[in-house]
Amino acid sequence: MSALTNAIDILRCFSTSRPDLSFADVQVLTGKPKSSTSRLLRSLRDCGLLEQDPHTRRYRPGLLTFELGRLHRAHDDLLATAERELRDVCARTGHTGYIAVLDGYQQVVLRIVPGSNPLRVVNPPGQRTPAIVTSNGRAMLARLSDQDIRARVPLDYPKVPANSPQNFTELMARLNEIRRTGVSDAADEAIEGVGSQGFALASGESGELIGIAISYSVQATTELERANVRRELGAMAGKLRRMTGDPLGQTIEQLTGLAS
Amino acid sequence: MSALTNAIDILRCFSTSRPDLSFADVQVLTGKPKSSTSRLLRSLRDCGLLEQDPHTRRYRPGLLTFELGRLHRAHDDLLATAERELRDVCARTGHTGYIAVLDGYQQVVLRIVPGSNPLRVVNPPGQRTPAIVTSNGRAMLARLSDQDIRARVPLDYPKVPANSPQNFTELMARLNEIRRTGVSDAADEAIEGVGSQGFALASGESGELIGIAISYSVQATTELERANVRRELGAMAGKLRRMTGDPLGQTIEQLTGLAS
DNA sequence: CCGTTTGTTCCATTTTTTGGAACGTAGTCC
DNA sequence: GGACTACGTTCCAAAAAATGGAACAAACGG
Repeated sequence: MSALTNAIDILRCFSTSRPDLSFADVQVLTGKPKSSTSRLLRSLRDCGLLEQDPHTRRYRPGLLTFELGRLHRAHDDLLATAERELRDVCARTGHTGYIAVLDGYQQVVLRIVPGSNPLRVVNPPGQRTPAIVTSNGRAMLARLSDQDIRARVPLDYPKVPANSPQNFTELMARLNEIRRTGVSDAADEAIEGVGSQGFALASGESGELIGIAISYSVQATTELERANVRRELGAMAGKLRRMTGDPLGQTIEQLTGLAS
Repeated sequence: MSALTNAIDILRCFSTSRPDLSFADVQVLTGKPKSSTSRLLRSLRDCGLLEQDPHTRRYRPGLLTFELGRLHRAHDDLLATAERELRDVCARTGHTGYIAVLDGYQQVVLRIVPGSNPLRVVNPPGQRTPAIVTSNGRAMLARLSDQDIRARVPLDYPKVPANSPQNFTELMARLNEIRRTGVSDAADEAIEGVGSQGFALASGESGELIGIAISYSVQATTELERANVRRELGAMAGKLRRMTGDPLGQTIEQLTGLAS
């Protein structure tokens, strides 16, 4: 196990729910000996990937991660185009929009467009969620080959909310439905009382894949309003697919030529 | 030189002006052999610190940096308090506000509060600038011990705009003036036609140091208006110092007990 | 003052990393 | 088609760094 791997293992301990960690936290989370933890934390701190609060002595992501994070996909055409369109739709519908990417079987929120409706924003950018419990997450998965999906979902199928697919078979059934109808939605899954509809968008030239969703309160919306969201999303999807040259028929593997 | 150091050297090649890099770029910028560059880039990509555009094959900061960057100082009290106050002042004056931190002899923009005046925002968050050419940068330096300042400024004094201190002696004269008067300003330095006034704020309990500035167009403001900014900043500084327990008399080294 | 918690330093052993060179792989020009 | 070049990857023995158990140190608490 390389030094870099160990460093990354430490960095991956940080999350929205654990934005800072003590020496002991890190030691427990990584399961490494004290000496290794000590040396690695110092290295990470010295190089700017972590900072240490001089008072509490706790560690947190450092200035360098902030700088690099600002650079991440700053110039991404697919993302920028999608965000522009999403803003329009959110302004019209008043609901909150999300754009996320896949990482393994999880999705990470990249952009959020707050709506005018007073639904509190629950998933800030950077938030990780199993892709199998969200509308846009499943929409993204549905674009992958069955083989790739199988490889991504842990053998020990994760514990998910009642309305989400409870096992791999249910998941595949749901994904096949998305593939057939082109529509993906969710209700009362990741968050109680919150529903969403989403779709996946691939770039024809780069093969990048993003998931776009509109999120709303299930109680505060009528079926009519949700149908309106479906229409808006369908229109946005169509427009974006034309703009980005999304080759709907192909899986992402075929696009990028990778058999991961 | 450790593997981590080499990895960081690569990461530090990315910047606002160079948000993505090719293999060759990295090789030139780091001066490492091809084989090392190849292996290191692959490791960084595999662990999520970098991503590679499947089409152009260029590298850019990865998903992990985005996630960690979102976590950086998310919970920082000093920063949040300062930002709140700065928002008020910016709303009242219409000018643009900046909050930055020191890193070596450079500053990095952490937060920006756009004003209502149509001065284009030139320094996005994450931007690095020599601290010696900005009002808040110099205000931060002025809070350090002379010894620390000497250690931070490169022996080969950087090339700076005409209105900035041209050598170490001029810099120290300017910093001593800030120490004496408590006022730091800049005009036509980092950006032509742009002026700013700033101050540094230290947290009494953590010893953290941030620099706060209000920035405006020199042409579009009167001396009266600039005096108003000075008053506003003075009031904000006083209020924030009381709120955060800023021990003005002490250098940051004395505060944190470090003789870096 | 003693026991605990928390973290750092030491050092012989093990494991990576290193970088020159050989080896692909396209693309290009004649 | 074939030589040439730009761009990268893989190999391998030498060199350097990481490892982790144990001793050590510092701060805290009662």
